[in-house]
Amino acid sequence: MSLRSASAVLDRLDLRSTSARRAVITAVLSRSQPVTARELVARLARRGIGRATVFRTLDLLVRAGVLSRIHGIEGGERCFHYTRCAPEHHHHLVCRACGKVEEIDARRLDARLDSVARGHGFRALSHAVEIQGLCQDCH
Amino acid sequence: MSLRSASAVLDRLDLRSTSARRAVITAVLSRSQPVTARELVARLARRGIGRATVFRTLDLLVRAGVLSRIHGIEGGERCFHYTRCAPEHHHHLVCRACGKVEEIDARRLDARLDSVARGHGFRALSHAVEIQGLCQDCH
DNA sequence: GCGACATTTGAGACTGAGTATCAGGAAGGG
DNA sequence: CCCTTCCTGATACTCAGTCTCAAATGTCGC
Repeated sequence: MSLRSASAVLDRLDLRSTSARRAVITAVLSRSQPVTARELVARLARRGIGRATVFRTLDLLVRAGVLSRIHGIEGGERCFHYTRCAPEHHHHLVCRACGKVEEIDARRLDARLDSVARGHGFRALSHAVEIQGLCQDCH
Repeated sequence: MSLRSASAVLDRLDLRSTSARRAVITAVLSRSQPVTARELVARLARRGIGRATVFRTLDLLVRAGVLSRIHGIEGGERCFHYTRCAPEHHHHLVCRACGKVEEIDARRLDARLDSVARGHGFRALSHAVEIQGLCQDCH
């Protein structure tokens, strides 16, 4: 299923279906939690897939709206995290201690964020909101 | 005034009042808008202040709660921004096009963010929220 | 199937932010 | 003025992400 969906993604985006790309897409999409670029690079390197290809493919997917790219924990890891989700309406809770990232569904926040941003003349095209704190396990 | 306040800051934090530190603090505090680490390094290098000292001093100030460290614009610059503000209760609007950063005062957001985070078992120790969008000038 | 051709790949060099180290230098208490 | 302690800048380093380019691979017309 995951491989078929990787092909489907590539097909939809009018990109050549190469084994490297399928591997990258499968690796990201098979995770429900966000993955770091670092981890993907390391994991895929074992299969002979180069660093450049991983970043290139991730970039394509982000631009195509398949993945969303979020920041890591402040002060700790500085590499990006990638996760499957529409880039427009998600928010993340990042644990500062263990780095765990949880998605939250906060429709009601959206309206408020929108109104705040508009009040400042901003169009909040993307609600890439990250709340940082300590998760249950870490305090 | 700014120099006096730099000394005051150092005094309050029980740090030696050196010319390098005063220069770094003055440079950051004299700006109302957030400054990038890059810009500070470049500006202070002209006065013979080394990169390491700038980062060290900024770090001290962030840890002491004098400055707040926020992310730059997504996709473009990736270096940190520093700004004078209490780290606990501020939110930022970041323009994706020009990189402008505005502070917003959103007390009402706080309560909602808190409740959302707590609902997920998080203690939202720091509301480092960044809303990304396009500012008035850029759309 | 096959071959031409454009796209993609991976190796490796490069960039630039931030960090670590360390000998020399300054602050400041006595 | 001296001595200890802390601070500084030069420099080398790390590491994420980008760039480059020759070689490999997918695609499509035949």
